[in-house]
Amino acid sequence: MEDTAAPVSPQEQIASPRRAPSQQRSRERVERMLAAASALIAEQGSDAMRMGEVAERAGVSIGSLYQFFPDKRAIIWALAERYTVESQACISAALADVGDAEGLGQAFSELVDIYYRLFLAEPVMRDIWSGTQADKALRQLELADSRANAEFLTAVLKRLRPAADPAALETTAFLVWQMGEAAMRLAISVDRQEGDRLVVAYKRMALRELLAE
Amino acid sequence: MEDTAAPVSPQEQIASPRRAPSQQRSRERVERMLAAASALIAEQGSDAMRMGEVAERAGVSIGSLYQFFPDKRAIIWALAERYTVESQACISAALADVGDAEGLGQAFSELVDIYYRLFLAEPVMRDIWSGTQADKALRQLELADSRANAEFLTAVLKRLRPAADPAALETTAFLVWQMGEAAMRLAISVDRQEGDRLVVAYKRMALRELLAE
DNA sequence: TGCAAATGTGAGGATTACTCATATTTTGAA
DNA sequence: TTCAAAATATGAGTAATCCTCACATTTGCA
Repeated sequence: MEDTAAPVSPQEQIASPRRAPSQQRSRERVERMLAAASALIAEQGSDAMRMGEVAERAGVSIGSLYQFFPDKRAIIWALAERYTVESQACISAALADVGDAEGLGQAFSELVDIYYRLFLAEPVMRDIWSGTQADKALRQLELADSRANAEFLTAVLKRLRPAADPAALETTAFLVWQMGEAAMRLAISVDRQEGDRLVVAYKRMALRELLAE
Repeated sequence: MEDTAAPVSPQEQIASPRRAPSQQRSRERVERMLAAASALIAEQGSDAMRMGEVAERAGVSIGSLYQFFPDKRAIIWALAERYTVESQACISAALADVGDAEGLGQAFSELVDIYYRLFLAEPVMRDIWSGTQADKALRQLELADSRANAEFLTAVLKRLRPAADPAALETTAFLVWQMGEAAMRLAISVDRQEGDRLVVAYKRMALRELLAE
């Protein structure tokens, strides 16, 4: 109940809190832990990632690992958060100055491409992303995140279709956004050629809905 | 390598095979195991389901459990398969004699409603369904299943739009189907009111895409 | 009837996330 | 500088849980 100065990290929402690193030394060690976890997830997936292995590869003891991460999920979430923060900025920028339907089509299409490429290129992001579906706590956090992203889309829609019911636009934006995340997950779990086709099909479907009246 | 007469069950695809029950006695015991697992999943979710608890509740030893199920996932999958088989028949029937656009709209809408109600009512199905996203083997099996279901939709589309590129119709049907599954998962993880709105929005989006051209 | 196949059992092996008592290092105020 | 308190580091040990396996019992059938 007594947050000193540490930012409210999602870690606290998932499990019992841990001390945030305040010294230079420990900050560097935490970085090494995250790097080790990232490498292991890329190699074998987060399920196969062992806490002992993370500690060993980071050159720290298992106890140190648990000093900063309350549990295994917290490490995974910390990695996920980095992508999330980065993405959010990207999304906000892409949709900020959309002025008309054509502009939305352009911006949306580019955004989807960026996401798709990111998923294809980043095994860690892929792994974490599909994992969020199973873990209830992570799922809730991901939902909240998705809502935040969808709001950028809602803002655009409200600008383009001022006469429409705002609540309906919110629902549409949220659904389209979630369908996009699902489409990405789908696209990367089939072969590349089919994945590409599915992404194109999703774009068409989403834009039809977004620009409809 | 020597399949005697047992049907190729998905169990075999997930882990090392186990003997299929051939005597009346063991078939009844397997039923009890599945019933116990189902009840436990409904109560606490499949993650919290303990193999020892399943055995105890079914009134069998832990060894007997593993005699018929190679691992924990196999039990969950066996339960999932029952829903799957049931669903497939339902889908096939609903879409079999769709003759025109209006008929598709009607049938599709009803199908979505049925699924939605099923998800809302069946905690076991819900739990398993969201779990399939994380487990790679289950995910692949679920994808195959989804493809099979999407084929019913493809067949309808080919009938309604004979001039369209068949490959494109297949992609569309598969995407729309997968989006439907994602929409269901989404709808049941938010409050009921928003879930209802999302399902309605999904129907609109899907039908717009299915009937477009 | 008797034997092979099917089925049943549960103590124990193996793995792994996580704890905690204790040791070491850093910080900052006197 | 000094030194006590806070922060950090350690890793053997705990607890939970999946699953195996050697052996016992039951069933089907020639």
